[in-house]
Amino acid sequence: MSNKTSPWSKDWYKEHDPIYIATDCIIFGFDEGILKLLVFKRRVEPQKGAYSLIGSFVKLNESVTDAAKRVLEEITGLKNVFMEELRTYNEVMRDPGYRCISIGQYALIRISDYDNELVEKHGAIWYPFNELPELVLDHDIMVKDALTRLRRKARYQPIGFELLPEKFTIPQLQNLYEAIYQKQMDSRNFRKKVLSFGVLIKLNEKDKLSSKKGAFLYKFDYDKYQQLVASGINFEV
Amino acid sequence: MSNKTSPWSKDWYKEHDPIYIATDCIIFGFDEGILKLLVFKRRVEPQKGAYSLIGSFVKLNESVTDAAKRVLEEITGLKNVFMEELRTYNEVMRDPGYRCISIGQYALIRISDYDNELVEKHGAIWYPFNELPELVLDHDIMVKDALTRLRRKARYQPIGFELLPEKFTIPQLQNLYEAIYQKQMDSRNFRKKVLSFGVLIKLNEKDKLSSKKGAFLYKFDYDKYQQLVASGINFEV
DNA sequence: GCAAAAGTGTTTGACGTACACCCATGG
DNA sequence: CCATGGGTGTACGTCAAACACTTTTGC
Repeated sequence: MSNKTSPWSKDWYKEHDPIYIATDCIIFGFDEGILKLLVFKRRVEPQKGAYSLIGSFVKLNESVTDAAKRVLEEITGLKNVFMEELRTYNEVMRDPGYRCISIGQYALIRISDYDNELVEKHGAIWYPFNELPELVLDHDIMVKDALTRLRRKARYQPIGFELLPEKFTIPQLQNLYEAIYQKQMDSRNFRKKVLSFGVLIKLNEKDKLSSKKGAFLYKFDYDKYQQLVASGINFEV
Repeated sequence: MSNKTSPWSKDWYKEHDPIYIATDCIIFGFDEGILKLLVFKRRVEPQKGAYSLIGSFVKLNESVTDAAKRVLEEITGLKNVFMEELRTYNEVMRDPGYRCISIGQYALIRISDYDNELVEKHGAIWYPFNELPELVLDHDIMVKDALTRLRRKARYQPIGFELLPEKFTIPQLQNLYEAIYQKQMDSRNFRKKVLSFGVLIKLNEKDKLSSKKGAFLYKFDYDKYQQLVASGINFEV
């Protein structure tokens, strides 16, 4: 199976086997109180019609991160999205086509911001997390891994904000955490906790969409957050 | 820069660029109360004489995990070592030789068990963590990442045991944690905490090497640990 | 008998958790 | 005027952190 020919000239590398590298994006969104995932209905063979994550091969002249950013922008129109490497999926037989290692990356999207036309044009669909169809290859495992990571990560870093609009209310934030952890939380304790970190700026506006009284909007204080992290503070929600 | 020729036949893959994949191992050991790392003095070009981590290219017919296990056994003689993927190092220019992505994996070794002859034969050296020489490429970053991960991981999983002999004393265990976190701990609180999990089995033997009174030996109860994890218990040391 | 490490309990403060009522407003 | 979600405070228990002395034994 080892292939000693190589398209490249340097002798030192020649003895080794180059491998195809892909990256697959596990893209989370939060909308109408539910956690969603952006999946893709394949319009070409192989496995036409099946659902998969959004991914791409990594090119010789781009980093894996760049590849993922490229795909993400292609499909959602968004740049500067929160994204993080999950792990590699490197089993020899994971892809029946040919030996191909995929690097899973999960991304958090402000679902209010993405370009819906682009998304539809590419055959991508936002699926509620609890109603996901089966996905090709090992993509189901990637999704499971990503949720595990999101849950762990959200406990000690306030990444929840990445999924919400810039201005959000405390009840919205609580809904998000309830969706991530799939459990109800006490509103008094939740509010106390998130405000105690001192990284939320209360605005003079209210959001009246979900109640008659209206809830105050807040925004995330990135500078303050950086300071606190630098001084070694621990966030746990 | 894109290279459209390919050594493989399937058309679908032909359009893409295969890339070299390597894995580098960040191997921790614990000896004489200090945390150590297994590094390697290169005996061939490029960078002959420089220090690096131990690594290998990943072959077409092996998974990344298998590749790392292969290297690890080659150099230490050990199988069944605790090992975990760290992350990928995928910058386009990280390796001046050719485009090569490396997958960092960290491993924990019982320093009492490894085969010293093998290690020396391969030019590998155990270095105290605080006196590491500069390493080639981005290996310094890998080491830093691995330590960060080890610290985080050791907080909620009892992986410390992987670095100690099968039978160990509580003071030894405390030394290890002090080495990992680089801070002193209170022996009464430490003992109380680790015993409270109920995953240590007290033996009827004492270790007299480090004190006249002698300290009781314990061993780790893997079964009990599995049960507790399954029932959702949280370990925090 | 003394030096050196092992082993043992208690007190205090912080924080997580549980819990119930009033407020503001659109309809 | 009432239904709906927003907002607030307190009491209790748990657990982490601080802290000092006795025990054993090789030399």
